[in-house]
Amino acid sequence: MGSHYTGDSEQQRALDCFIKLLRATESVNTEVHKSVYAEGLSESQFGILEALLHLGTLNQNQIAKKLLKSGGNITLVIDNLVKQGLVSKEKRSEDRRFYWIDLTDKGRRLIEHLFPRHAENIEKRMSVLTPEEQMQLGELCRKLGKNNKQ
Amino acid sequence: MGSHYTGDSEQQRALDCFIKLLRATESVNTEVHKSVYAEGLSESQFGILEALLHLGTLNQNQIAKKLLKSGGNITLVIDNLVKQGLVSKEKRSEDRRFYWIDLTDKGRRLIEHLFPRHAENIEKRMSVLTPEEQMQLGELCRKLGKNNKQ
DNA sequence: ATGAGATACTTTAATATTAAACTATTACGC
DNA sequence: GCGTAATAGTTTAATATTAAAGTATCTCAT
Repeated sequence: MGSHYTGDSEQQRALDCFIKLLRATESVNTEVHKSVYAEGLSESQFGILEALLHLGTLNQNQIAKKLLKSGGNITLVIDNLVKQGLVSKEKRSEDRRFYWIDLTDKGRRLIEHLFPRHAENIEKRMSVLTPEEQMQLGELCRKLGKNNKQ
Repeated sequence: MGSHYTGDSEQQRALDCFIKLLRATESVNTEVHKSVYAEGLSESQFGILEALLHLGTLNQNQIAKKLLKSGGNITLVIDNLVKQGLVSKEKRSEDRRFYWIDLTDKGRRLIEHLFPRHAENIEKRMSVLTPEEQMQLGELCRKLGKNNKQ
C-alpha cells in the first residue's frame, strides 16, 4: 500500500538519457557533415541534393515532407541552390501550382562525389559502436521515435 | 582467405542507425519543448534560463561553453532575454571584460514554473522506453558521444 | 612599465528555421 | 459553370546560428 513511487529517480533517469541522446546526436551529426561543409554546402543544401540524387525530380512540397521542414524554408534553400547552379526549378504545363526541382549536371557531379564520402564518414563515426550495439541503438531509436504514448 | 568484408552491409547498418538516431532525437526534442514554446520562449532562451537557475550567475563565455554555442550567438539570445526583462546583464568592477548574467525576478518565476513541467514532459516522453532500455540508450549514447576513433 | 598575446564580448554577413498571412492554381459539390 | 475548398508556393518578421573580423580589457614576461 501507499508505495506509489513518484520517484525523482525515474525522472532523473529520463533526464539523463534525454540529455545524453541530444549531446551524442549533435556530436555525431556535426562531425559527419565536415566534408559537406568543406565543399561550401550547408547541411540543408546537402540534404536536398541527396534527396534529388536518390529519388529523382521532386516538387518542393515533396522535399519539405521528406526533410521534415516548412515550405518557406524549402523555398529559400532551393533558391540558394539555384543561385549556385546546383539545381533547376521549373513549372510544367500539367499543374501550374508545382515547381519541379532537379539536379543540374554540376549539382549531380557534386553530390555523386560527396555522398560516398559522407557515407564513409558515417560508417567510420558509428564504428565506435559494435555492429550489435548499432542494431540495439537503431531499435531503441525506432521505438523512441514512434511515440506510442499520447 | 580474402574474406576482408568491405561490405555494403556494414555501411548500410551504420547509415540506418544514424538516420534513426537523427529522426528520433528530433522528434523527442520537438515534442518535449512544446510547453516551452507555448510560453513564448525559444529553445535557446529556455536553455539559458535553465542554466542560470541551476548554476546561478554566469558570464557569457561560461554560458556558451555550457550550451556548446558560439559567443556571437549567446550575445544575441541574451540580449533578447534582456529585452523581455527575464535576465540582467551587468559589468562589475573586478574584470571589466565580463558581463555577468543573472535571472530577474520575472525570469526566475518563469523558469521555476516551467522547468518542472519540462522535466515531466521528458519523463513522459522517454517512458516509451522501459527503465532498462533508457539505461541502455544512455550508455550507447555516452559511448557514441565520446568518439574514441580519430 | 610596456608591449605582445590572451580573453571576453560585439558586429556583420550569410544561411537556416518557423508561423502566419498572402497569391496562384486546381478540384469538386451543387 | 461557379463558388468554395484544398493545394503549392512565396513573403515577411522573428529568432537562431556560425565564422570572421573587430574592440576592449587584462596578463605576463622581459
